Amino acid sequence: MTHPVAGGKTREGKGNCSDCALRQTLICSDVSRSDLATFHSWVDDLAFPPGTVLYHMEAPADGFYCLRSGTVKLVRYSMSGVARIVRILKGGDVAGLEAAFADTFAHTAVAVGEVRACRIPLSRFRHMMRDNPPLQRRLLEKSQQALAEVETWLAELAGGIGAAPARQRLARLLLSLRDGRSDRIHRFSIEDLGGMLGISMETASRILSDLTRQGFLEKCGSGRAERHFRADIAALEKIAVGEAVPA
Amino acid sequence: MTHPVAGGKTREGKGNCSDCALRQTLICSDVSRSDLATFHSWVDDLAFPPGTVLYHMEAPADGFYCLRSGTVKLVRYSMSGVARIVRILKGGDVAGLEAAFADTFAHTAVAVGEVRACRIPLSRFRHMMRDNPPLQRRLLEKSQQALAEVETWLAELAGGIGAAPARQRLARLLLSLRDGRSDRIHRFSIEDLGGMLGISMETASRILSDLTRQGFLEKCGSGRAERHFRADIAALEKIAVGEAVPA
DNA sequence: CGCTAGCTTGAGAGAGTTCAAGAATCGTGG
DNA sequence: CCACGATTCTTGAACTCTCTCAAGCTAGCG
Repeated sequence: MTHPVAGGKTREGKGNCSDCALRQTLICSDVSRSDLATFHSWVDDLAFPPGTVLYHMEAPADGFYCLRSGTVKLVRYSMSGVARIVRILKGGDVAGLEAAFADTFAHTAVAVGEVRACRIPLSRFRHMMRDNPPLQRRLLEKSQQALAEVETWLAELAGGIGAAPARQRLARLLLSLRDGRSDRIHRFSIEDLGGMLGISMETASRILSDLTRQGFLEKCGSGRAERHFRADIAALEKIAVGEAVPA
Repeated sequence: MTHPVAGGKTREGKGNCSDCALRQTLICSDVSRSDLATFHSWVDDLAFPPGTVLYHMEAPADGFYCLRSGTVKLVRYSMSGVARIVRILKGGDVAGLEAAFADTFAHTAVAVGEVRACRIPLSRFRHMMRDNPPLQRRLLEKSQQALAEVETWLAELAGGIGAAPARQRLARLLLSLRDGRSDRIHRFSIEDLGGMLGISMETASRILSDLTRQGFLEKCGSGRAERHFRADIAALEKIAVGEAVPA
């Protein structure tokens, strides 16, 4: 039975780790079956409606989150108050792991669509990690993966010299937001797209309209449900590397 | 006795881990004293002259490096061939750890000044890591630290909307390159400074000249030796947050 | 059916790029 | 020790991409 708790998030109850669809992927795959019983007794399974904040930057951190489903954006705010998105998390990713070493979060985590995540309290976690090498290895792997992502983000998506013009970078971003190998692309708000590339909402909108007019992109879905693009992948790939593409 | 080997790097001989000045800081601090004997038998202690490449992006990775002293820049080249610096490593940092999970390096590592580093072959390392939780924990910590650094880099130093104007960002960068709490700042080439901020060499130069003219910065040292700035930290700090500063 | 949040579009201004020389500086060899 | 060639850095001027500000527009939602 679902009931709402503070901040709009919803407690689904204690996690049922042994049934978790992500038991293979998620960090809990490194918890032995016998430990699992006690493990999930202190893991909260939470649901976050779109727009909810999982945690705030600078806030004292006493736990982190394993995403079961949905998408989360990690945001940093510049002194001028503009939001810059530094990373996108999907199911199977870990949010707020920095909590394990610093005592405050490095960014604000916001649910983009409906999100389900397990909250793992730090106190218990530290204890558990000490004598669980596979779990540590798994986390190191996740951390390295995140590192690789941000570096790519910085090198290929962020602006600056040598960086492609906005149109090219937007094409790259869209491709990286692609759903598997399909032609579906997760449709973020125009503002979020700007926040990821470091361009203004207006510029993002202009380019997007342009791409749509040329028939490379089609807006599908409406309301909160299933918003996405249907894209001409081949065309986007050409634009992404700077080739001129005929409509 | 030092003799040169391929690529200009120099083999100093097998590492003497028990004497290493960084035994407390570096990852080897998690190798037990008894293991140390066999450990350092397969660790190479290398010296790299300025400008040497430790490893290339995309190259097959079979080991990684622990920096003992000196500075290394991690570079990515955009399709247009422009170098973008994604991270700066100093003594105690680990370079190329991604090798442990991917089989190719994520960037090119270049020695900025004279660099000394221990090369740790992957095969041995994997074996060693398996049953050494403290070492894993240490590496996870390093990885998280690197992640935090890149994210800050992206949010505060990279260009784009909401980002500060180049002058402000350069001031921040210089402060982050400061040597401890002194007024000395490691002096990178004008091209490298551009590469870090994603601005052109010309823009970097203009701003730097300006800062020098205003007396906030003084170029010291010459040749390859000891190039550095002597800076008016207080002034730079004001510029970094966007305050107007009188000369 | 109207309201609000999100998106689109236009026009002008500015920060930073490019291209093109010129000035320093380095270290090398006579 | 000084002269020379090669980097590396500086400076100027024109140009361009993207930002800003300011309206309109659209579409979901109550």
